[in-house]
Amino acid sequence: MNIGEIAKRSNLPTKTIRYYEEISLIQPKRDANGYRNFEETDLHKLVFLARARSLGFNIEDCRHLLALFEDKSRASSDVKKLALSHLERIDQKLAELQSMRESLSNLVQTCAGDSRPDCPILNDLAHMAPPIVQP
Amino acid sequence: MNIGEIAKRSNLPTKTIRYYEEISLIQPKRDANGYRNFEETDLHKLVFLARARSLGFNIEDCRHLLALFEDKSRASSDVKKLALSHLERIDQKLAELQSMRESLSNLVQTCAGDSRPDCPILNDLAHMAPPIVQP
DNA sequence: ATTGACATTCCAGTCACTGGAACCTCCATA
DNA sequence: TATGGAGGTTCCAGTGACTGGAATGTCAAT
Repeated sequence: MNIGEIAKRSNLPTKTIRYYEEISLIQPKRDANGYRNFEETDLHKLVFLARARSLGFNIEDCRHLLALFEDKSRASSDVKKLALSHLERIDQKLAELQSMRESLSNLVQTCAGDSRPDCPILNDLAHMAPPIVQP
Repeated sequence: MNIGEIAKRSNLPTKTIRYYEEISLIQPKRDANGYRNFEETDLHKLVFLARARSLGFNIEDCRHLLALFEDKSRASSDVKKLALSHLERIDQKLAELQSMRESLSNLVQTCAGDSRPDCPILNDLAHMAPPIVQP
């Protein structure tokens, strides 16, 4: 299977697939003409990667998850550990975004939004930021 | 005021302050020895920038907000418009993260997390991702 | 033989910094 | 006066995860 076809089937851009090869997430075979020749297992890996990325796992986590995926004698606790620590990161990011949202939404509500120059949003920005949620 | 002092007072790293000069967010004067010499207005701008960045505005938004901040005859509606469109982006990002969180949290709950290899997390990852929330 | 769709590589750019190297300047102390 | 250390300067490279584009090669059909 050429890169165009696996791109369609995995729903990933060809650029991304080449990039994943470059960083050794996949190792597709090559034909005599230099074209990549993907097998079903490559498709499985790409689908796996696409899904893991869509859940916000970073590339190194994906590499780790892929290794566990391939290791048929893994312990499910290793997978769960990774997922839990990622869940924690998501929760932190959520808290951070929610706090941003609240501040900004308060500001927006107090701003008249008319042709006059007085603006509580600008007034707020002109003052020191409160200590931020740990990123 | 040298860069070290304004860094302390604005709570921004010197590296960031130099970067902000490089991209023309600020234009500090220079002493004869080449050292940057910051004035109070520079401090105001940096505090403004730090706060805007902490609310998640990107640099171009910050540049725009700073221009409105400086323009004493601005209309507050212009500021509000920017803030609202940023609020929308935050809400989108929040929705995306929340949907990630939910999927992942469901998966984590179904995984035994013991020494056996069976793992619903890996099983899920091995299948096509559902259509993602518009980023 | 030519066209067009596909494939290849390599280089540069994204965003908002951050780290490091090599060097300069100021001030206080021995 | 020499020296040391804490500041300052510039410039270059790296981050993450791609993405765009140029120049070139290959394949199948007309």
